[in-house]
Amino acid sequence: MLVALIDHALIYESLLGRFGDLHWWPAETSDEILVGSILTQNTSWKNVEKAIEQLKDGNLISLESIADANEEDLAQRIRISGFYRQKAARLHSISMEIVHRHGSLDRMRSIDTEELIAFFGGMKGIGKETLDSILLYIFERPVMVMDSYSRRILSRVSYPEYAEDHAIQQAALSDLQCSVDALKNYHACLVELGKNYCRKTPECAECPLKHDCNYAMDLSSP
DNA sequence: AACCAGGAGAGAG
DNA sequence: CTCTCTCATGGT
Repeated sequence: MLVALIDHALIYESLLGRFGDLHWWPAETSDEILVGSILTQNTSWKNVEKAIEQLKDGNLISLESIADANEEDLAQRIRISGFYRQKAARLHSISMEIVHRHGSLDRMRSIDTEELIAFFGGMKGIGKETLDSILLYIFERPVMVMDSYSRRILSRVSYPEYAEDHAIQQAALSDLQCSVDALKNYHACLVELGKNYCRKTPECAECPLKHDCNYAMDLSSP
């Protein structure tokens, strides 16, 4: 049986038609993107927004202010986002590292991608997905962010369950021609679709994409 | 009332 | 290397 893998460009075309430009990452500054990327780990964005408001109320949304902040104060302000002790400690240490080593995120914009990966990837609290989000949304490097929603959705419409993340991500770069704008909104749309339609249960066939893209799949045996 | 949320790290085998 | 446990609050 010959199964034609669906192009990321085709999937994105369908998603773009459905959601349009979602304008991700939703934040006012680069510092706020970084903070949000830590707070949203295994947590609903709704609660992250509340936590960020609490930080703003205490003038603690800049990395400089977070680096100088009291960790217990940070913890209480972000409490609603869950895992608050871990996240407070990590936000604090990450902010200190950035401010002390480079001054600010804006002063890091000309650094090579490989060097950024070595710097951020080595920090506690920054795993694969968070690192990729930082590279794409803060430093505008061509990267496909893989999260659980993307993995779930793509395995249903195109890629098999066992396909490795790295291979799928590389294919996306090729299919979307390393367009940072497309990659930003591609991830945004996958998350939006996942939140609204695609549940964890395997029997869930609500994914609209599966219907939209079915015409492109060649399931006929030769 | 179990299950999920825009994960990551540490430890075991 | 893969599996499992922990971190924790809030919504459905």
